Amino acid sequence: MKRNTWQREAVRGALGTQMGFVSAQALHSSLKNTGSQIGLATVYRALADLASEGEADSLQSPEGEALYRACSLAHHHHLICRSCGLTVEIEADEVEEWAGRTASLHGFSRPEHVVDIFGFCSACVPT
Amino acid sequence: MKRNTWQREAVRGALGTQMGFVSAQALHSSLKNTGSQIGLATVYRALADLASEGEADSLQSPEGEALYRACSLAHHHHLICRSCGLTVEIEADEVEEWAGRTASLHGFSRPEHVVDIFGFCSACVPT
DNA sequence: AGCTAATTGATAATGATTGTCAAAATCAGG
DNA sequence: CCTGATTTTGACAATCATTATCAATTAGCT
Repeated sequence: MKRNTWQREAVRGALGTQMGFVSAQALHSSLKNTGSQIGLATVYRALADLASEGEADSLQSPEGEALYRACSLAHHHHLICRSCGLTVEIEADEVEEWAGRTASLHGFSRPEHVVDIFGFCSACVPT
Repeated sequence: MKRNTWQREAVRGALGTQMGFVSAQALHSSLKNTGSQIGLATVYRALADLASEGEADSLQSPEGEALYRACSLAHHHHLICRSCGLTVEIEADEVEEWAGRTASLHGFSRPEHVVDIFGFCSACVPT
């Protein structure tokens, strides 16, 4: 049976306060800074749980770190600022449809797709 | 000045013989198995070079490993079999256009996107 | 051949993530 | 409110991919 612990709640809460994607390490530091004594391993476990329950999105940063973010439950994609991490959830029915069509065109079944756009948000446009 | 070494050629050659995406580690093992004495660090360096020159594609596996694959120079996306690794390069003008449109709609500039579809190819459909 | 800077490769270092396992905390029932 | 079975935690060790180090080698030029 799954139990409710303050640690799990703390992770869920901390994730909710983040603007964009955060690494497990960063979230752990953040929690420690606010006085929590939560352990690093616990943060990893809680994030993995949240992700598998659909309460969080996870993706790999270009550097290979796993990043997490609280999300709505529906399937969606992301528009992520490379500079400040600002994340916008986007719907992409057009792309969903295209992905399914393309997959079956090539004989692939059970398609899952990764569609994320990285760029610079209006506040972070580099010179 | 960039030099041509047999090591770099060996990596380029080995990448070309692979069906789908391979990790640097796997490619190194593969080279060792065929008698090459190339060093692991060199494989990493060669792959990073090939990727930055556009001769190879790189992506992160769900487990966080960096995977590489020889590719054509034009921008394109992938349809990847989760089971056997078979990879099909796909063009997606439709998606390119959508990505650009969506990015600017939200005030993002210099969009780059990650659009890969994972599924099971016709030979690997699970029960 | 000889020079010089780029490249190699063995190994150490790094850094994120996972495994371990005893101690602590949770939930259900009485 | 206790008790007990079971889950969860957390400090730390272990792992694994990747990167840095740096002396020795080598490519490419003259």
